[in-house]
Amino acid sequence: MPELPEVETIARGLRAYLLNKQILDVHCHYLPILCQDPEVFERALVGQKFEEIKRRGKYLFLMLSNFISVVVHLRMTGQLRLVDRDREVDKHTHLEIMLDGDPKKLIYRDVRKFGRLELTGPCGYTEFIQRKKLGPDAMETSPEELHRRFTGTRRNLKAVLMDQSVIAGLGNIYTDEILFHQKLSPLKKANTLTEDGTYSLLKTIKEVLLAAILKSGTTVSDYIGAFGQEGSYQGSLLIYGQEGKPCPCCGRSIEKMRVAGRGTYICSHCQRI
DNA sequence: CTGTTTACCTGGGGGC
DNA sequence: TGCCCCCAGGTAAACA
Repeated sequence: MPELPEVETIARGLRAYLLNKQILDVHCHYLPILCQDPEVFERALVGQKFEEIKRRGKYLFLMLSNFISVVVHLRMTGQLRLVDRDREVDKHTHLEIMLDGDPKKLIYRDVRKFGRLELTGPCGYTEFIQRKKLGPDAMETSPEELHRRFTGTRRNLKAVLMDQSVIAGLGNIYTDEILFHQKLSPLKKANTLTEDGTYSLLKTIKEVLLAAILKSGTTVSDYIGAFGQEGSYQGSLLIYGQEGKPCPCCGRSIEKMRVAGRGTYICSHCQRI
């Protein structure tokens, strides 16, 4: 499940290889992943160069020399990879972008087919973010802004941290990890956090995400980076996926429950409300 | 506003 | 070996 650290790792990989390379051709094998008509998509890309690659939350923006951006969301199992140009692709590879005079091609692979690629017009970055109601990136959020958003809701911390319009980039895995690091219950109401508590929570959010970025993300099932490399933060997970194992803090058994519609791992002793 | 449910998909695991 | 059922979760939309 690509969350902020995994998307950031992919962005860095693509940036290192793709910038200033020109698109020769585009082949899409499964049309529903495209938000636009395939001919429109192809026409927008062919002949353009990759000028810049941005990330906000879990969205990637591949910005082209014609000012059009390809916005990619990997959802659950999406992968963006650079592979050898002549490599045969499998049945889960839905898009191939060939590069002019280059030994590699960019492919989009997605077992569950939930991911989407969408074009935005010139200056489309701001418009896209407003349209999706995407909140500030988790690594860029200020404590004042987060606290203001917390005070305006009656929802619990799990629901609020996973809400991309509040803070962009956290998914199920890192939300559980962050709440455990902070010894906060996922059921605690966000509006009961003090200013200091919010400050401390945001500090942990950034620390956990940065630590995961430095380990190239978390590979639990499908995630791999742009060059096919696995992440290694799964070795640092303290709570996610650890049902029945002893809490690293107090030794009591880690429980799994459902919060805000998601499988949620907690130590009910350390994370009391 | 808030919470719940469903849809979108496939592969993997449990039960038998 | 195989079949059925359920589960995993990011987002959007429908609904109570």
